[in-house]
Amino acid sequence: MSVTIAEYLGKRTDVNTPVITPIRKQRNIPCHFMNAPCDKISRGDKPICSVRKNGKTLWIVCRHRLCATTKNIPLSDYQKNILLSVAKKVFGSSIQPENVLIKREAPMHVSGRSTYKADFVMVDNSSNPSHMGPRKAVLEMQGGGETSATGNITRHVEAWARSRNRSNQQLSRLISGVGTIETNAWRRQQEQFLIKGRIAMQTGSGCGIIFCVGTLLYDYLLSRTNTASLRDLRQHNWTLALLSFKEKAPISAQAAGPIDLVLDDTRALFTDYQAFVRVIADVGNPSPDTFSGAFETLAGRTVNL
DNA sequence: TTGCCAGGTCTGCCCTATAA
DNA sequence: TTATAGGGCAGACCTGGCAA
Repeated sequence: MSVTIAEYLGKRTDVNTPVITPIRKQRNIPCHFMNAPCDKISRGDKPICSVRKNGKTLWIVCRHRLCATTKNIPLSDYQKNILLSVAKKVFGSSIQPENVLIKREAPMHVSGRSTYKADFVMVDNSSNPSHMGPRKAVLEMQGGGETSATGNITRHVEAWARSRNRSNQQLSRLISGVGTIETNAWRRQQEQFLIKGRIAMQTGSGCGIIFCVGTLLYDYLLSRTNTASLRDLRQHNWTLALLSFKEKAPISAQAAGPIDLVLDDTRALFTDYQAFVRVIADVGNPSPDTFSGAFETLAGRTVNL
Protein backbone atom coordinates (compact mmCIF):
# COMPACT_ATOMS: atom_id res chain seq x y z
CA MET A 1 0.00 0.00 0.00
CA SER A 2 1.20 3.47 -0.79
CA VAL A 3 -0.01 6.99 -1.44
CA THR A 4 1.27 10.11 -3.11
CA ILE A 5 0.57 13.64 -1.94
CA ALA A 6 -1.92 15.13 -4.37
CA GLU A 7 -2.37 18.65 -2.97
CA TYR A 8 -0.22 20.76 -0.65
CA LEU A 9 -2.00 23.86 0.67
CA GLY A 10 -4.41 23.90 -2.25
CA LYS A 11 -1.74 23.31 -4.90
CA ARG A 12 -1.60 20.11 -6.91
CA THR A 13 1.80 18.44 -6.81
CA ASP A 14 1.74 16.70 -10.19
CA VAL A 15 2.85 19.75 -12.15
CA ASN A 16 6.44 20.95 -12.29
CA THR A 17 5.75 24.65 -11.94
CA PRO A 18 5.28 26.71 -9.94
CA VAL A 19 7.56 24.97 -7.45
CA ILE A 20 5.70 24.56 -4.16
CA THR A 21 7.21 26.28 -1.13
CA PRO A 22 7.12 24.51 2.25
CA ILE A 23 5.13 26.33 4.94
CA ARG A 24 6.13 26.34 8.59
CA LYS A 25 3.75 26.56 11.52
CA GLN A 26 2.14 29.98 11.66
CA ARG A 27 -1.28 31.53 11.84
CA ASN A 28 -3.29 33.28 9.13
CA ILE A 29 -2.07 31.37 6.09
CA PRO A 30 -5.25 31.36 4.00
CA CYS A 31 -6.94 28.14 2.98
CA HIS A 32 -7.75 27.95 -0.72
CA PHE A 33 -11.13 26.37 -0.11
CA MET A 34 -12.72 28.59 2.55
CA ASN A 35 -12.50 32.16 3.80
CA ALA A 36 -10.39 31.27 6.81
CA PRO A 37 -6.78 30.36 7.64
CA CYS A 38 -5.50 26.81 7.12
CA ASP A 39 -5.91 25.20 10.53
CA LYS A 40 -3.45 22.41 9.77
CA ILE A 41 -0.65 24.98 9.47
CA SER A 42 -1.79 26.88 12.54
CA ARG A 43 -1.52 23.77 14.70
CA GLY A 44 1.78 22.68 13.18
CA ASP A 45 0.58 19.87 10.92
CA LYS A 46 1.53 19.53 7.27
CA PRO A 47 -1.00 21.26 4.99
CA ILE A 48 -1.89 18.19 2.96
CA CYS A 49 -5.36 18.56 1.41
CA SER A 50 -5.51 15.23 -0.42
CA VAL A 51 -3.49 12.18 -1.36
CA ARG A 52 -3.74 9.58 -4.11
CA LYS A 53 -4.18 5.91 -3.24
CA ASN A 54 -1.41 4.02 -5.05
CA GLY A 55 -0.73 7.22 -6.95
CA LYS A 56 -4.15 7.16 -8.60
CA THR A 57 -7.52 7.81 -6.97
CA LEU A 58 -7.95 10.95 -4.89
CA TRP A 59 -8.52 10.66 -1.12
CA ILE A 60 -9.26 13.87 0.77
CA VAL A 61 -7.48 14.14 4.14
CA CYS A 62 -8.55 17.63 5.24
CA ARG A 63 -11.97 18.32 6.72
CA HIS A 64 -12.23 21.62 4.84
CA ARG A 65 -11.22 20.34 1.41
CA LEU A 66 -14.49 19.12 -0.03
CA CYS A 67 -16.70 21.81 1.51
CA ALA A 68 -15.93 23.45 4.86
CA THR A 69 -18.86 23.63 7.26
CA THR A 70 -17.44 26.36 9.52
CA LYS A 71 -20.11 28.89 10.45
CA ASN A 72 -19.96 32.67 10.76
CA ILE A 73 -17.60 33.19 7.84
CA PRO A 74 -18.79 34.03 4.33
CA LEU A 75 -19.03 31.08 1.98
CA SER A 76 -16.19 31.11 -0.52
CA ASP A 77 -16.92 30.92 -4.25
CA TYR A 78 -15.47 27.42 -4.18
CA GLN A 79 -17.94 26.33 -1.47
CA LYS A 80 -20.83 27.96 -3.33
CA ASN A 81 -19.91 26.08 -6.50
CA ILE A 82 -19.72 22.75 -4.69
CA LEU A 83 -23.05 23.33 -2.94
CA LEU A 84 -24.73 24.53 -6.12
CA SER A 85 -23.54 21.46 -8.01
CA VAL A 86 -25.14 19.29 -5.31
CA ALA A 87 -28.34 21.35 -5.43
CA LYS A 88 -28.55 21.01 -9.22
CA LYS A 89 -28.04 17.28 -8.95
CA VAL A 90 -30.77 16.73 -6.37
CA PHE A 91 -33.19 19.59 -7.02
CA GLY A 92 -32.84 19.81 -10.80
CA SER A 93 -30.43 21.63 -13.08
CA SER A 94 -32.72 24.62 -13.44
CA ILE A 95 -32.51 25.66 -9.81
CA GLN A 96 -31.06 29.12 -9.27
CA PRO A 97 -28.52 30.00 -6.53
CA GLU A 98 -30.96 32.39 -4.84
CA ASN A 99 -33.36 29.49 -4.32
CA VAL A 100 -30.82 27.25 -2.63
CA LEU A 101 -30.96 27.80 1.14
CA ILE A 102 -28.06 26.58 3.25
CA LYS A 103 -27.66 26.18 6.99
CA ARG A 104 -24.22 25.12 8.27
CA GLU A 105 -23.65 22.79 11.23
CA ALA A 106 -27.34 22.71 11.96
CA PRO A 107 -28.18 21.17 15.36
CA MET A 108 -30.18 17.95 15.27
CA HIS A 109 -31.76 16.98 18.55
CA VAL A 110 -31.85 13.44 19.89
CA SER A 111 -33.21 12.11 23.15
CA GLY A 112 -31.41 13.32 26.25
CA ARG A 113 -29.13 16.35 26.09
CA SER A 114 -27.10 15.15 23.16
CA THR A 115 -27.21 17.16 19.95
CA TYR A 116 -25.76 16.08 16.63
CA LYS A 117 -24.85 18.55 13.93
CA ALA A 118 -25.71 18.22 10.29
CA ASP A 119 -22.83 19.44 8.12
CA PHE A 120 -25.42 21.32 6.08
CA VAL A 121 -29.15 21.50 5.70
CA MET A 122 -30.11 22.35 2.12
CA VAL A 123 -33.54 23.59 1.08
CA ASP A 124 -35.07 24.07 -2.36
CA ASN A 125 -36.87 27.38 -1.93
CA SER A 126 -38.12 27.71 -5.49
CA SER A 127 -41.84 28.26 -5.90
CA ASN A 128 -42.33 25.50 -8.47
CA PRO A 129 -39.86 22.71 -7.82
CA SER A 130 -39.10 20.60 -10.88
CA HIS A 131 -38.33 17.38 -9.03
CA MET A 132 -40.10 14.64 -7.09
CA GLY A 133 -37.51 14.29 -4.33
CA PRO A 134 -37.42 16.08 -0.97
CA ARG A 135 -37.29 19.87 -0.80
CA LYS A 136 -35.35 19.81 2.45
CA ALA A 137 -32.35 17.59 3.11
CA VAL A 138 -29.59 16.96 5.58
CA LEU A 139 -26.35 17.16 3.60
CA GLU A 140 -23.35 15.26 4.94
CA MET A 141 -19.93 15.67 3.33
CA GLN A 142 -17.14 13.10 3.70
CA GLY A 143 -14.67 13.34 0.86
CA GLY A 144 -12.19 10.97 2.43
CA GLY A 145 -10.75 10.57 5.90
CA GLU A 146 -7.56 9.36 7.47
CA THR A 147 -4.60 7.45 6.20
CA SER A 148 -2.63 4.87 8.12
CA ALA A 149 1.00 5.63 9.07
CA THR A 150 0.54 9.39 8.91
CA GLY A 151 3.98 9.66 10.49
CA ASN A 152 5.45 8.41 7.21
CA ILE A 153 3.74 11.26 5.36
CA THR A 154 4.98 13.78 7.91
CA ARG A 155 8.57 12.54 7.59
CA HIS A 156 8.31 12.54 3.80
CA VAL A 157 7.16 16.18 3.77
CA GLU A 158 9.84 17.19 6.27
CA ALA A 159 12.55 15.57 4.12
CA TRP A 160 11.20 17.39 1.07
CA ALA A 161 11.15 20.69 2.98
CA ARG A 162 14.79 20.21 4.06
CA SER A 163 15.97 19.29 0.57
CA ARG A 164 18.14 21.82 -1.26
CA ASN A 165 16.95 20.65 -4.67
CA ARG A 166 13.30 20.70 -3.72
CA SER A 167 10.79 19.95 -6.48
CA ASN A 168 7.12 19.14 -6.85
CA GLN A 169 8.13 15.79 -8.31
CA GLN A 170 9.97 14.97 -5.09
CA LEU A 171 6.96 15.97 -2.99
CA SER A 172 4.65 13.76 -5.06
CA ARG A 173 6.80 10.63 -4.85
CA LEU A 174 5.21 7.39 -3.70
CA ILE A 175 5.16 7.04 0.11
CA SER A 176 5.15 3.35 0.94
CA GLY A 177 3.52 1.85 3.99
CA VAL A 178 0.67 4.36 3.95
CA GLY A 179 -2.88 3.38 3.08
CA THR A 180 -6.29 5.02 3.01
CA ILE A 181 -8.64 3.84 5.75
CA GLU A 182 -12.09 3.70 4.21
CA THR A 183 -13.26 1.47 7.05
CA ASN A 184 -12.58 4.17 9.63
CA ALA A 185 -14.24 6.89 7.58
CA TRP A 186 -17.37 4.78 7.21
CA ARG A 187 -17.21 3.60 10.84
CA ARG A 188 -17.30 7.19 12.01
CA GLN A 189 -19.95 8.25 9.56
CA GLN A 190 -22.21 5.27 10.11
CA GLU A 191 -23.65 6.40 13.44
CA GLN A 192 -24.28 9.89 12.12
CA PHE A 193 -25.76 8.56 8.92
CA LEU A 194 -28.19 6.38 10.85
CA ILE A 195 -29.17 8.98 13.42
CA LYS A 196 -29.32 12.06 11.22
CA GLY A 197 -31.13 10.15 8.51
CA ARG A 198 -33.64 8.89 11.04
CA ILE A 199 -34.20 12.41 12.34
CA ALA A 200 -34.73 13.68 8.80
CA MET A 201 -37.25 10.92 8.10
CA GLN A 202 -39.10 11.57 11.34
CA THR A 203 -39.20 15.30 10.75
CA GLY A 204 -41.79 14.79 8.04
CA SER A 205 -42.47 14.25 4.39
CA GLY A 206 -40.32 16.34 2.12
CA CYS A 207 -37.17 15.72 4.17
CA GLY A 208 -34.30 13.58 2.95
CA ILE A 209 -30.60 12.98 3.44
CA ILE A 210 -27.81 13.56 0.93
CA PHE A 211 -24.46 11.90 1.53
CA CYS A 212 -21.57 13.25 -0.55
CA VAL A 213 -18.41 11.14 -0.55
CA GLY A 214 -15.28 10.64 -2.59
CA THR A 215 -14.73 7.92 -5.17
CA LEU A 216 -12.97 5.51 -2.83
CA LEU A 217 -15.60 5.81 -0.13
CA TYR A 218 -18.43 5.39 -2.63
CA ASP A 219 -16.86 2.24 -4.04
CA TYR A 220 -16.16 0.94 -0.54
CA LEU A 221 -19.78 1.46 0.51
CA LEU A 222 -21.20 -0.24 -2.53
CA SER A 223 -18.77 -3.14 -2.32
CA ARG A 224 -19.96 -3.77 1.24
CA THR A 225 -23.66 -3.67 0.49
CA ASN A 226 -25.99 -5.45 -1.86
CA THR A 227 -27.55 -2.45 -3.55
CA ALA A 228 -29.00 -4.52 -6.40
CA SER A 229 -32.26 -4.81 -4.47
CA LEU A 230 -32.60 -1.03 -4.06
CA ARG A 231 -35.04 0.75 -6.29
CA ASP A 232 -33.75 3.60 -8.42
CA LEU A 233 -35.93 6.52 -7.34
CA ARG A 234 -34.02 9.26 -9.14
CA GLN A 235 -37.15 10.43 -10.95
CA HIS A 236 -39.43 9.70 -8.01
CA ASN A 237 -39.76 10.35 -4.30
CA TRP A 238 -36.27 9.38 -3.14
CA THR A 239 -35.28 10.06 0.46
CA LEU A 240 -31.58 9.20 0.22
CA ALA A 241 -29.08 10.45 -2.32
CA LEU A 242 -25.57 9.03 -2.25
CA LEU A 243 -23.34 11.19 -4.45
CA SER A 244 -19.67 10.99 -5.28
CA PHE A 245 -17.15 13.69 -6.16
CA LYS A 246 -14.29 12.89 -8.54
CA GLU A 247 -11.51 14.75 -10.32
CA LYS A 248 -12.79 16.85 -13.20
CA ALA A 249 -10.28 15.94 -15.87
CA PRO A 250 -7.32 13.66 -16.59
CA ILE A 251 -4.27 14.72 -14.62
CA SER A 252 -2.28 15.66 -17.69
CA ALA A 253 -4.92 18.13 -18.81
CA GLN A 254 -4.89 20.08 -15.55
CA ALA A 255 -3.17 23.36 -14.86
CA ALA A 256 -1.41 24.30 -11.62
CA GLY A 257 -3.51 25.07 -8.57
CA PRO A 258 -6.14 23.02 -6.82
CA ILE A 259 -7.57 19.83 -8.28
CA ASP A 260 -11.03 20.47 -9.70
CA LEU A 261 -13.77 18.30 -8.23
CA VAL A 262 -17.06 17.48 -9.94
CA LEU A 263 -19.95 15.15 -9.20
CA ASP A 264 -19.50 11.74 -10.78
CA ASP A 265 -22.54 10.82 -12.88
CA THR A 266 -21.52 7.16 -12.83
CA ARG A 267 -21.48 7.04 -9.05
CA ALA A 268 -24.85 8.29 -7.80
CA LEU A 269 -27.59 6.47 -5.96
CA PHE A 270 -31.09 7.82 -5.36
CA THR A 271 -33.22 5.50 -3.31
CA ASP A 272 -35.28 5.01 -0.18
CA TYR A 273 -33.43 5.75 3.05
CA GLN A 274 -35.09 2.99 5.08
CA ALA A 275 -34.35 0.42 2.39
CA PHE A 276 -30.70 1.49 2.30
CA VAL A 277 -30.45 1.16 6.09
CA ARG A 278 -31.82 -2.38 5.84
CA VAL A 279 -29.22 -3.19 3.19
CA ILE A 280 -26.45 -1.85 5.43
CA ALA A 281 -27.66 -3.98 8.33
CA ASP A 282 -28.03 -7.03 6.12
CA VAL A 283 -24.33 -7.67 5.50
CA GLY A 284 -24.00 -10.30 8.22
CA ASN A 285 -24.31 -14.03 7.53
CA PRO A 286 -25.15 -16.82 10.02
CA SER A 287 -22.00 -17.77 11.92
CA PRO A 288 -22.73 -20.84 14.13
CA ASP A 289 -19.04 -21.49 14.88
CA THR A 290 -18.90 -18.12 16.64
CA PHE A 291 -21.35 -19.44 19.21
CA SER A 292 -19.91 -22.93 19.62
CA GLY A 293 -16.52 -24.55 20.34
CA ALA A 294 -14.17 -23.88 23.25
CA PHE A 295 -15.32 -21.44 25.96
CA GLU A 296 -13.76 -20.67 29.31
CA THR A 297 -15.75 -20.33 32.52
CA LEU A 298 -15.06 -17.44 34.85
CA ALA A 299 -13.71 -20.08 37.27
CA GLY A 300 -10.98 -20.91 34.74
CA ARG A 301 -12.37 -24.18 33.38
CA THR A 302 -12.64 -24.96 29.62
CA VAL A 303 -16.06 -25.98 28.31
CA ASN A 304 -16.89 -27.12 24.80
CA LEU A 305 -20.31 -26.22 23.41
C1' DT B 1 -25.95 42.27 27.07
C1' DT B 2 -21.38 40.70 27.18
C1' DG B 3 -17.58 37.83 28.11
C1' DC B 4 -15.79 33.77 29.96
C1' DC B 5 -15.61 28.92 30.61
C1' DA B 6 -16.86 24.06 30.56
C1' DG B 7 -18.45 20.53 27.98
C1' DG B 8 -19.80 18.27 23.65
C1' DT B 9 -19.14 17.15 18.72
C1' DC B 10 -16.42 16.24 14.89
C1' DT B 11 -12.48 14.60 12.69
C1' DG B 12 -7.55 14.16 11.67
C1' DC B 13 -3.10 12.26 13.66
C1' DC B 14 -0.76 8.55 15.52
C1' DC B 15 -0.45 4.25 17.28
C1' DT B 16 -1.10 -0.94 18.27
C1' DA B 17 -3.02 -5.52 17.41
C1' DT B 18 -4.24 -9.14 14.45
C1' DA B 19 -4.70 -12.03 10.42
C1' DA B 20 -3.68 -13.36 5.82
C1' DT C 1 4.27 -6.77 4.18
C1' DT C 2 -0.28 -5.42 3.73
C1' DA C 3 -4.99 -4.84 5.02
C1' DT C 4 -8.22 -4.29 8.50
C1' DA C 5 -9.94 -2.81 12.87
C1' DG C 6 -10.00 -0.05 16.65
C1' DG C 7 -8.34 3.14 20.59
C1' DG C 8 -6.36 7.40 22.57
C1' DC C 9 -5.50 11.95 21.85
C1' DA C 10 -5.68 16.80 20.34
C1' DG C 11 -7.45 20.86 18.17
C1' DA C 12 -11.17 23.58 16.15
C1' DC C 13 -15.49 24.98 16.73
C1' DC C 14 -19.95 25.48 18.78
C1' DT C 15 -23.45 25.80 22.53
C1' DG C 16 -25.25 26.65 26.91
C1' DG C 17 -24.76 28.26 31.50
C1' DC C 18 -23.41 31.69 34.51
C1' DA C 19 -21.51 35.84 36.53
C1' DA C 20 -20.69 40.66 36.05
